[in-house]
Amino acid sequence: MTTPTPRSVNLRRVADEAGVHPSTASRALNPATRHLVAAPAAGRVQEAAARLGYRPDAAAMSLRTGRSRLVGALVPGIANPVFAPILAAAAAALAEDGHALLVADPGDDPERAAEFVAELAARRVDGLLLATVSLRDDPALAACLARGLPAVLINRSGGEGVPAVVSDDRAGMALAVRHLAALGHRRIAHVGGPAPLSTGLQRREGFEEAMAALGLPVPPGWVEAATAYGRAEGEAAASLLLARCPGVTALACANDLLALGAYDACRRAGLRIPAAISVTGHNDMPLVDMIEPPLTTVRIPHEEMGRRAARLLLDRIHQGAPAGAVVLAPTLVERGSSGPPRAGEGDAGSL
Amino acid sequence: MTTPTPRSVNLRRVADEAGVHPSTASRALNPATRHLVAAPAAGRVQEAAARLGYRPDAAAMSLRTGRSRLVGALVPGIANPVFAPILAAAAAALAEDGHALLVADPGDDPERAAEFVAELAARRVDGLLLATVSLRDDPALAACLARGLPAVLINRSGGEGVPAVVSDDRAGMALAVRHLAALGHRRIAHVGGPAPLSTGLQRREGFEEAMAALGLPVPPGWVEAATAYGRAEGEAAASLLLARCPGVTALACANDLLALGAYDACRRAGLRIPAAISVTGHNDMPLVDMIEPPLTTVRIPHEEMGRRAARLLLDRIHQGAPAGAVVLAPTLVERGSSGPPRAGEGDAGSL
DNA sequence: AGCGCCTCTACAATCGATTGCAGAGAATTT
DNA sequence: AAATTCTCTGCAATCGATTGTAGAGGCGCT
Repeated sequence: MTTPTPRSVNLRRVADEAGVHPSTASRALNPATRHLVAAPAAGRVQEAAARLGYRPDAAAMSLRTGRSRLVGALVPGIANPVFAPILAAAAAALAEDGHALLVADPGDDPERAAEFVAELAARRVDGLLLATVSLRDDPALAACLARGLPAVLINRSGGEGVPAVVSDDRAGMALAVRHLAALGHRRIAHVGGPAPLSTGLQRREGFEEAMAALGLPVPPGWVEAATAYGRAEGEAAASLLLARCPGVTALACANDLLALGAYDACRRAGLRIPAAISVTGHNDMPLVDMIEPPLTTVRIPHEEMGRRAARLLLDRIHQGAPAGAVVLAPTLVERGSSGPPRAGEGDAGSL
Repeated sequence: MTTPTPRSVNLRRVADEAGVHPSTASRALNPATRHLVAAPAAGRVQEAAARLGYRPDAAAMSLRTGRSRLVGALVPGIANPVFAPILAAAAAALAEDGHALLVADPGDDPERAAEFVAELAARRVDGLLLATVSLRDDPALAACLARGLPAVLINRSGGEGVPAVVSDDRAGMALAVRHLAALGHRRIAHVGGPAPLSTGLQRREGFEEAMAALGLPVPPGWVEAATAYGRAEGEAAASLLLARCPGVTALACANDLLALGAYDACRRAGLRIPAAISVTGHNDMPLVDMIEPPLTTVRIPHEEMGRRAARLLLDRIHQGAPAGAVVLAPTLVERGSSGPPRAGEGDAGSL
């Protein structure tokens, strides 16, 4: 009755209880091999497993099979309001397939990111979600490729053979620019994201292309890249633009946090939003509808990004699916931070 | 020269390269057993390990030693702005000790939480951080205790023998109440958190005690518990209170999200904040300083909670430290949502 | 009856690192 | 010089699940 070592139940224990060999028990519990076991024996095994609350030991299984049902995620800041909902959705989608998410936060250090990839690889993760990749020659991505680890980029594009899930950043900036132009703005400046990040580059190009398509000028100096996606960095860049761009009536920002910084800069310059100047963001973070004035911004589908990225990765893990990129469509959310330019000012010097 | 299978380097490979037996290599690489190995041999092993980029296989190590250098975390919503910074800080503190964080998000379902504990236990986690525990008889906590898994509660207290890191919720509510009273408010209602959660209970009690200490009445019906910590739930509870409490001049809310809901309710009732009514929150979530008006709230030290919880858990894992609870002091952050009551109204009916 | 085939089960090796134990030499003591 | 200790290294078992292979028994066929 009393087992000498009442450790957690293992396969041998279940097999003994069912009166079969461990290998038979293993096959009876695995749906893929169950057909190799006679029905009565399989029934006894399953009954015993259920009764004892058996769970296969993940370490042993991982050691033997090489798979771990773990997926690593590299993000720059778990608390980042953009990545948090993406991770939540990805974790939910992975859980449906029996995978758990191992989150690693290397911050903005690419070397540390590569180090984390090595650590995750040593933990035998089945694949990785990378949200930290810079535009070119990222060490973390290189580390994945070198090890043959399936990887999917999120909100970052990384060249040819790498699958990625991104929002259409060019289209997103075009939405913002066209919205401002429709309100009557002609003198629009751009608070850009960090140049090494693909979102920074894409959104900047999207801004310039959309302006060109509308026949609006972008004088030199009317685009300023922030050094990071942060409120303080946004304030710094926006302050520069306000001082440097005569007659500017709108700031199209590459990111909501940058837009919040732009709010600070405008407030400091005594410019009221949207009466004196309009501001738009990008991402539609939580709570930006509650700030004053509510931020007009470009919404990217965070949950869907996480879900799609997870599915894409699972497909690659299971069957080595091709490396197609998924591009999701952003939408414009019009709120209170954008309005028509001050009468007569939008046209100043244009004709 | 060409190895037949250029798999990832394992201990045998390193040992061969250094001309020793794997067991010797193992000892040479483990600081605790290095003294058993002669210096020259140990040097060769370490050099070979470094040169080949050797990392011990986590699954094999875990299988043999029973430890995994993994810590599980159960949170209700990864994207929750309160828990995200806690997790980030905990992950950083754990990483310093070589542990990684496995995040599981069972939502608000206690049964699912217990299921997740079983899954994490099967993955041999060394310990768990529980942020989902309800006040009494939580299945997840019970599952930990049954398995003898070290666990630390975060932002929730769970009875005697369980270590926990919490903010002093009673003191926090007292800060808010005393602040409102100092401004002249006497008719204060409380938008409470969910009753089954320890924060909901503690903050409610803190509110009532602080009011009593100041000699202020809390008539029946002036406390309304929201059904969950959410904006919609906050609006519902606040609307009830506004309709039910004649002459109310301030709403002390158990949580920032509830306070945001209270904003919505006040807006709908045509009450301006803080002119017609004051509102306070709890937690000091990111961005609540940017909303209109900026939210007066009680700041709890999220980063420190995460760090302390991680350290407490590590202590328990390493040396079975005692189960003392850590209580952190909150601070009041005064912003624009609280002000003096409308002239003459704060005293209405009081004398 | 004899043969082969088919179904089912058990055996044993394997994944990679750790660790108790034993033994080979060297160093020290008597 | 012999005996004893000490230092170091190798051997082999172990953790728990998976899986290739072999063999036992039952069935149908000629």
